[in-house]
Amino acid sequence: MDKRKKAKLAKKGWTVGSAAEFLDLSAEESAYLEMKLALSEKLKESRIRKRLTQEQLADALESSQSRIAKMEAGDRTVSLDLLVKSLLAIGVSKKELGKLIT
Amino acid sequence: MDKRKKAKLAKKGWTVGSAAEFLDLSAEESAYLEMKLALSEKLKESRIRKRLTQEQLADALESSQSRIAKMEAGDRTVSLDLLVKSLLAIGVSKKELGKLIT
DNA sequence: TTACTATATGTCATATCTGACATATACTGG
DNA sequence: CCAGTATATGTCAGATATGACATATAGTAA
Repeated sequence: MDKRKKAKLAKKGWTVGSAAEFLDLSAEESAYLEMKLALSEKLKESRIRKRLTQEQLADALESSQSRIAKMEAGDRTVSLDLLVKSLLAIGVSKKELGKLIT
Repeated sequence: MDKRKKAKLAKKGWTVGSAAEFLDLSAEESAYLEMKLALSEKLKESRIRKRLTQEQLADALESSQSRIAKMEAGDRTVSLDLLVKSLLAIGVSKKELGKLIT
């Protein structure tokens, strides 16, 4: 993982404890977190591009403002399912999702 | 028609395009189900390519034979998170996952 | 037939996720 | 300063997913 990605993840609070522990993330764990990060960033970007507030998006998705905030923040309690369903609902195509993950 | 029945029918081999119309699935729901289907097929293919039984894979992933079977069957109780984590653990790259979804 | 192996299916206690809510923080323009 | 708006964060009851287990089904070989 390059430094930029590490920094992004660290900024989101994904360090489990010490920096050493962070560096000990397995390849699978890193890949999984990177995927979630990419999706959360895309959600925020899409919402802003549509000029929606988190509250408005929450209403459209039948969710809540706080959960939208957590999605965009890449919170641990947010599932890939919710991120993917939300992105599809906001108009991001399956194809685009694939590219994001790649 | 409830979602459980929709999922069952969709699983029985209806083609996606017509199934979406007939089953009254939204574009997002179809895309989501297609993604899960692609991932579940890849999991089965990867397991068989490695000549592992469901039981052996379950041990490796610290899961159970029944859950592996449900993952490969695209069961509605299986999350994208579990599918993705399992695929990453079995050696499928993030990049490959992206292509699968596309 | 029987015995064995692999996979599928149903159930359930527990773990995890979710929407909702309260509240905090940040940034406006009075 | 205040009031309004948007976003972030913490908590929790209820919803959903999980591994484990029992059991069913399918295929193979003796």
